Amino acid sequence: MIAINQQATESILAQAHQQCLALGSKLTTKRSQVLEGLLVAAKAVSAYELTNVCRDKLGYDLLPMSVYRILEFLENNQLAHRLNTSNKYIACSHITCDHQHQPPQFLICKTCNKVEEVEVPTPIMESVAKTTRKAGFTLASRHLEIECYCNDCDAPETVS
Amino acid sequence: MIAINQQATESILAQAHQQCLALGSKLTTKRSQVLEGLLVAAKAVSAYELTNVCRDKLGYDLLPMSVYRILEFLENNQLAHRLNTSNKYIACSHITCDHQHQPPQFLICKTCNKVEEVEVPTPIMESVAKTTRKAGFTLASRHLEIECYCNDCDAPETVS
DNA sequence: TTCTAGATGTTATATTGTATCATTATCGTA
DNA sequence: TACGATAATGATACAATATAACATCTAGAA
Repeated sequence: MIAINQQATESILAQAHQQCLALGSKLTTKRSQVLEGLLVAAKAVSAYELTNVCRDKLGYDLLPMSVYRILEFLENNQLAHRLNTSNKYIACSHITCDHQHQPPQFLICKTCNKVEEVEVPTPIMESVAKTTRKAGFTLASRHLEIECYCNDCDAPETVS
Repeated sequence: MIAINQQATESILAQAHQQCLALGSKLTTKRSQVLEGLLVAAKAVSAYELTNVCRDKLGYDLLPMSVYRILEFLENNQLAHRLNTSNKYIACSHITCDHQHQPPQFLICKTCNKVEEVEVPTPIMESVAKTTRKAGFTLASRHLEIECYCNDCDAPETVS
């Protein structure tokens, strides 16, 4: 989970600023605001939901079109992830780390959209990649999105 | 891949009819038409695309609203799958089988939407389920959706 | 036949995502 | 400082996707 207190947020934003510079890009005011919105939301949110979060909780006035563009920027700079499963976005939970990570496995609660970002064990990802190659495909991304129910939300019918 | 010749299609539709009866539901004319559309498409298609396929290739006149409803029905009766990653649908590739299958792993070409439905090895799914449980989540579904590029479509930048 | 539940038709609208062009800000260079 | 180029954002329109709500029809049970 992402820390949501003020101090932690500022620390993350500062780190994100550095990370952008290292990649030859800039974390502008608007971009920082969108990232802050993601951190405050602390769950997967759609671009439109994010404009609401930014307005209602932070007082930032952003247009959805800008939010889409900025989310794309954040994704390219490894500051946010787009969840294809739900067309929602989350802040990367590793902004303050500086080491390389295993491919992420996103556990997404279908009810409340809480997301946990855990690591996929290498042999598992290897196996998935192998199956993919054997079928004549090439992996387009190395992350897995898993639809779940979190402990706070009851599963309609337990699968696992 | 789904067989697309006329005879195979009719055989699948007949089997689907039986499968519905066994589940206490009915494969009505419209539902059969939508399933036929999925079989003819032979790739992942959106609900709106499917209305076009049904109209242009089969001469069936269906409204998007009906298609959505019928797709939901087909999914509940294990005749079709909804791919959350792309909000598209495909016919289940196992309609003519009568045995239990491993959880499916969908390999989805991001470019042409071709889908291959392969099986997830049990230990892999077990590992994913275990990681999920440890993080305090419960699996909502037992299938994996993997975004890929197929051999016919060039990968912009190879990942695997 | 009549009633009922399920299936489908119809319309309206909400939600999500992109395309396009105008405007503004930033920064190197003269 | 002024200028010009590039990046960033604003603003508008619209395309694509999805659902809500209510009307109508149809098959089968009573």
